[in-house]
Amino acid sequence: MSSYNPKEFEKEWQKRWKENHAYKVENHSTKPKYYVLDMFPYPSGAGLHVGHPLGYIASDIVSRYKRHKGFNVLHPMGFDAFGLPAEQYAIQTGQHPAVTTAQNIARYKEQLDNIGFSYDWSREVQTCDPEYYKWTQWIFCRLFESWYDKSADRARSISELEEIFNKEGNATVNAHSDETPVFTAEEWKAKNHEEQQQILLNYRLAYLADQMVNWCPELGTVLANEEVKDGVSERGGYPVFRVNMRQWFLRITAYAERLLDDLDTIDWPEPLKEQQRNWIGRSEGASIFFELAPGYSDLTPSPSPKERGDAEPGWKGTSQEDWKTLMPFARENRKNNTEAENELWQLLRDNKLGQRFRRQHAIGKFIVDFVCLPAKLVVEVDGSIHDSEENKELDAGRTYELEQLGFKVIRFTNDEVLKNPYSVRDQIKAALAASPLSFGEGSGVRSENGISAGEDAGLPPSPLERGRGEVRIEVFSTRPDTIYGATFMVLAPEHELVQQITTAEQKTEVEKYIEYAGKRSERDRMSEVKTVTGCFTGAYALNPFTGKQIPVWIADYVLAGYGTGAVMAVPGHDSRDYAFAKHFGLSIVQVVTDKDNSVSIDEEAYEAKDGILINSDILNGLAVPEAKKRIIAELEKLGIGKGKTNFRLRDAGFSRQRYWGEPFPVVYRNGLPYLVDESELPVTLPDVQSYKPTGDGSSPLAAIEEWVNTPNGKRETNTMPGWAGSSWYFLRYMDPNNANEFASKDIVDYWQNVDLYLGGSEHATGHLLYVRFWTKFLYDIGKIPVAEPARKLINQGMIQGVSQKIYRALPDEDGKIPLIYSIKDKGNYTSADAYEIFVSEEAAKDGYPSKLQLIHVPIIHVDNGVLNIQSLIKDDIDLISDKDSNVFITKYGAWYANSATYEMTFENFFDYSDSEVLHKDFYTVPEIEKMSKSKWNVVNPDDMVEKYGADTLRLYEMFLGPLEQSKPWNTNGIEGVYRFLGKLWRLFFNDKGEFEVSDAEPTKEELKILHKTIKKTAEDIENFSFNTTVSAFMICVNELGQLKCNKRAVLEPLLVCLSPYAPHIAEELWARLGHTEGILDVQFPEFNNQYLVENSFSYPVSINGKTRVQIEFPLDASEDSVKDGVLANETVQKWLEGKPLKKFIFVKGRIINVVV
RNA sequence: GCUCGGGUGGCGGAAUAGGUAGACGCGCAGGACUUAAAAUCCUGUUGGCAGCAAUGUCAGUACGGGUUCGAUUCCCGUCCCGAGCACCA
Repeated sequence: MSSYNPKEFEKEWQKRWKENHAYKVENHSTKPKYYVLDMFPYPSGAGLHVGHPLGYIASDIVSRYKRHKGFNVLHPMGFDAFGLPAEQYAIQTGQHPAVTTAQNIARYKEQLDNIGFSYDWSREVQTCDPEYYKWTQWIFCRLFESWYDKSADRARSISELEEIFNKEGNATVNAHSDETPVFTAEEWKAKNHEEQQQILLNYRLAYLADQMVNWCPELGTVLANEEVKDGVSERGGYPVFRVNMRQWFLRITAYAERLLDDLDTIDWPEPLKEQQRNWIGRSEGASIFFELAPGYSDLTPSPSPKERGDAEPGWKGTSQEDWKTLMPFARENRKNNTEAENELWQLLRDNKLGQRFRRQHAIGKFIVDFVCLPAKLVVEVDGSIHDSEENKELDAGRTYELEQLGFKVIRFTNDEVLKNPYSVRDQIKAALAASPLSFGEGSGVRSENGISAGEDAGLPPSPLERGRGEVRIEVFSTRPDTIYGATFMVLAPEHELVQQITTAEQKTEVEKYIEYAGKRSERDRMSEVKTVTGCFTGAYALNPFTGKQIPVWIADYVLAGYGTGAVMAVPGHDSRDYAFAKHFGLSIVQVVTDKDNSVSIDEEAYEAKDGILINSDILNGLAVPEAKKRIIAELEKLGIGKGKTNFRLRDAGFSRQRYWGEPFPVVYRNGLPYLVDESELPVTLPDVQSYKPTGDGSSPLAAIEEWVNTPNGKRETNTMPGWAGSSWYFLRYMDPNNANEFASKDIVDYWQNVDLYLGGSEHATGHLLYVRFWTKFLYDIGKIPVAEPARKLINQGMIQGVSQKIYRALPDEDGKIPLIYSIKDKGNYTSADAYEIFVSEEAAKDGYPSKLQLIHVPIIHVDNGVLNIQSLIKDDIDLISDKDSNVFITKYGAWYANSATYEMTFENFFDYSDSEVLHKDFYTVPEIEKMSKSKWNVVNPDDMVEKYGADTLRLYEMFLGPLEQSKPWNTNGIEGVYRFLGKLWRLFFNDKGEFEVSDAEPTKEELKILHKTIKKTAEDIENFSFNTTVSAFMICVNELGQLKCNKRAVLEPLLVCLSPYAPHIAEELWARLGHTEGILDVQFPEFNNQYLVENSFSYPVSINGKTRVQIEFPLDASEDSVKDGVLANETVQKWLEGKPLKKFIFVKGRIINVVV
């Protein structure tokens, strides 16, 4: 009983803490509050590994310390429980994600409790709990019912916006919104309900839009930008395509400025802030319009849609690739027809008009509502959504492109169809009759009267038919001051004007380039080589300031997605433009120089932003910042541009075509979204037969008709993304069981926000941006008192695992794996059935004659050149059925018999003369990387607790190094920490092994040791320097051990200092000292400096900067007396060697330096 | 390419308003206790040179310069490692 054995008491204390609700936190207290939060984990099937607790231990130490310091500490834990892995697992096994998630959570909690954390589990939240996501949905509703008033710089309610519309229209509204045509109050009132709703959607902070999104067919869902890396999904590495989809978006861009500015108010790591700044990507400059030069009138329309070269013109123009992309949406559309579409279909189907119609059919790049292919007639039925100017223009473009494919297009509105279906049918009939029928399909019926439906449809003119002088190219530039040096323009290949402005001569080349650029981007990402490419369109624009015609080019260094997708190229002062101009021989004009006018742009562009303008007429002599202001004023005066701030940040896609997420509290009527009544919250997830993504872009929920169809409309069948629930969870912890509000006002007012937030830096541009966004929104609508979620944030480093990789040879088409070298000569060992080959990294580089796959393997043991297969092969790797076989390794291969009876030894196959090639490094590739089950490098904290106890694990993880630093896990030092706890334990026991503590007065020396430790502990915790505190404890215990100090007056305060780090042993010894109350709430010992004060100091004396001797002087000794003492010293005399004293440096309490 | 971190013994890492470099731990070596082992305790451990030894002495915080009585710490340049961003106009 006398030796330290954590197993004897750790579990017992954990049980008692639980039974006594030792960690229960009250919402009302006279104590000051302190909120310590860990980023809650996603409960994966693999369980916790030793990396997870690193941050949790640190936050637990702070929590316990603050509690000792008299704070009311909120330290909760919960689970981010919605997400893809559980759903993927459900797809594979058919198990409900809720079931597996609950299992995983139970396992996590068990593991966490093993380590003795001070969480108040009564406040646990799980994002997948309906009682939780009710409020996630509720916040979504608030976003839907809000708009952003730029003038007030905050979110306001939609009802206030409606009031403004009713009073004065939208002209005076300065909102962060989609482009909306101006209307007066009268015009607003004249609009019907649906039209009004459609317009309001342009303003809402949660809105629907068709946008290009990252569609991942394998995962069956849309992914956020940050979930896509290098064109494949971050999770799983599946290919991702850019497709157009109708999605929910959150208008985070409205908050871009505040998200950026408020970074200065919070104590977060600088690199993380930098990442957010980068992601938000604010740049100031100007938007400028360039007119096309009149001289380009020789152009002829180049009407062909961008087919990427793989489609024939004509109606067959839907390429296979386009069709593959479009088909799922077409199918989906067929299921989700509007009422009007259904109505009309009944009149058209089954050859009712004498011709076969198809619905939701792909033509070119479009899915049209109805088409009669033989008659080449397209019929479109549009909701009121098509009434906006923007959509009219889109529709016009669509009509135009369809016409280029040889189709006639007629359009009807929903209303027309619903009110006068037969009139609509007759018009279609007439159009059919007017169409020259293609051969083949249908009966060839032709009608008597030949009205041209195309003309009748009253289409707006195609962009080409408008006056050419109207064509203007808008650019964004951060250097408008250099406009006099703009000698050409460059558009992105995808720019909408490219087709329109390209001249006949350049048409072929431009199309070739567009095709090339489309293919290039993929390849370009792979290779880092940057080549200059581009193509002249034949068109010229006018530089509004020099009046010169400047050529318009297209090039893929201009991105379609940023700014306007077009730039004014200033080769003299932008390196990319410079390279482009040099490559294509375009003119380069210098317009900025430095103070001495010594800048040459013969070799490279001059990009400095502190120069002086030259060759720039009105700007000459101005410094760059002044020139910017001047030119912007000029642009605004001329009405061809204005100052503008651009952000890189995009609105956040908020729809996922998935099952395991929060359902939207939304139903659709007539294609318009409406919130469900608040009393219906939460909208719970129904059970489904299959969790498989449908593959056509809709979630598994869409299949459950009884859920989808409600008396009030059809439910939204997408679910919210994983980050929805985590964007506000820190608030729910404050008041987790509130059934009436997400959290009550007075409780939120008490806890405010998080004082210390701990988590990984990988969430910099995801969770941490979204949670700031939602916090600001909730602040705007008056629900919470602060606009930032966390005052201080610390990124704990990752604890990495050491994994080993090996190259595995894959069989060829004939099932053979080539063996080479001497093995080959031994004969028939090439069958993939019999052997599996692993080759070295070296062999892989040498060009091993087979496809190779890099796989992770568990740590491999090699004994006498024979590999132990048991360590190599585990069920999950599925390499071999018999685990007792041996594997053999050579420079070029490792192999083993697939049969238990077939015994092979190294000698059988390999000539020993070559055996020096056998070396571990030849076949394994050790690498330090993230711990993960699939990499076989996971260390389970339970094993550590089992062997050494929770306190040792806690101390050791802290002792590894600075919290923020990433480091590989190794258990080399853990014994030392365990030994330290043993030494501490022994301080309380006498030689006979009996508990014995003395009540004697401590000596001055003992008190000094104690107070040194108290000071260090308190300072280090405040600085989050946990590793050095552990050293301090060790020093303290070593010193007390030397003195054989077992005095209560020293040991009691020491236990309190140690208790945040090692709560179990502290609590156990505290109890043995006779305390009936636990140690948790004991006041942290006061540091008293008087015990540290010395009256003399042993000065290091250096001669010419090198320390030579130590001499003790009283601290209050005068410099002169010290000087005399030093110079009289023997050693000093020796070094002086009689040389004259040049200088005498005396720093009190620090150092003495003698210069000769 | 740009931005931000960081290079200290065999290893993890201490120490920077400029002031004894290598705390603490691991590992290693030697010793004590023991019939033995475990456990525990003690001693040494940056490198070179000299010495039986105590010790002395020189070098030393990636590299090259600078400021200073004094630089791991501040400044300039170079190299390397890590993270983030990456045609953002």
